[in-house]
Amino acid sequence: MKLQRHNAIRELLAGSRVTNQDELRRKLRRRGFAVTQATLSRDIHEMRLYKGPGGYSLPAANGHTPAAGTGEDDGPPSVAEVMASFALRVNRAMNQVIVHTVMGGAQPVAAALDYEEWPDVVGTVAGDDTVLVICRDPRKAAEVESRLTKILES
Amino acid sequence: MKLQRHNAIRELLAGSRVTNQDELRRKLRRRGFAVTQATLSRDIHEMRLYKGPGGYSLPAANGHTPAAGTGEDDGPPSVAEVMASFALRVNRAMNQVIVHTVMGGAQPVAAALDYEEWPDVVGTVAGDDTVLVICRDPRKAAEVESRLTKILES
DNA sequence: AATTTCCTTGCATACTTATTCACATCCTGT
DNA sequence: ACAGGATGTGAATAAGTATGCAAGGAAATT
Repeated sequence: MKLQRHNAIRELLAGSRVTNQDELRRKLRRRGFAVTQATLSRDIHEMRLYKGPGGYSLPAANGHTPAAGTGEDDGPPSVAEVMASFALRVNRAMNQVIVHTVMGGAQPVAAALDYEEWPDVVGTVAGDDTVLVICRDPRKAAEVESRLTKILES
Repeated sequence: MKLQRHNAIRELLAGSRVTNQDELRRKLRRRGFAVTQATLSRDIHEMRLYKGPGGYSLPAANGHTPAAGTGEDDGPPSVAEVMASFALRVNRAMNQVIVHTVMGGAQPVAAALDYEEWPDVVGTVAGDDTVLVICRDPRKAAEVESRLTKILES
């Protein structure tokens, strides 16, 4: 339940302004997540969100990438890292997997996918906030989808 | 006096970690600025600082997005509006719908489609003059195509 | 099955930050 | 010099956030 809630929070923050935890609580309740402020405080901490003049924001929206904050700097960022920073949602249609990200997050995610050269992935196309991942066939796409989803929810 | 204090705060934040306003108060006092927490709260607001997992940080240091923070306008334009302005042609292939637009028109069209969250649309990717709309399956794509075509021809 | 262990959560409350109010200071035009 | 109006500040306090603790539940172990 917690993981879905975290994703719901990411989507909410990407789409609307959230000034405080009680407002977040009310918005989540409308989406079916009924939790208390205490839980949200812990969620926010775990998700490493930032709070600024415009309310809460995702770590990536500030350039406050977890990597930048925590030292390690060699080699390009892994798919897992960029997904954690930018990805909001993963969907699939036929042999394609669609990754929605925060604004500007699509390029880094696609770059990481390209770099890792997953065997089932034929290619990627990135816009501003959407990555299109072309897979060999629907079956492979399903695998890629579940792998990405797992990363997103970890 | 306030201005020097603001600069001192900036320097402090650039050089060390500050996790709360009372810590900031003590560090400033060592530099000769004796003020209360209330004043620092106001300073932080005026300077539009962010607070995150690592304490306070400067807005400049992180490429903070002005779009997200500022300005409420009256909602994004509808698909119908942007289609009327930019779209030239609508085609379909398998589960994908391709919208050709005038140069530079793809982004706005994709943004509007994303915003309206059509249920059959899994995602969109926009280049300069082409929007690729990924649908759940060929049937849904046909529906989306006809809907877009209808808009285009109205 | 029973027990243990680990995780998640709500409640109550401690801690941190924002705001209200009152007052002092410094302009500015009379 | 004085009245009126900004602006900056501290003290008190309201508003918002984090956390210790215990309860409940799921999964693993005995």
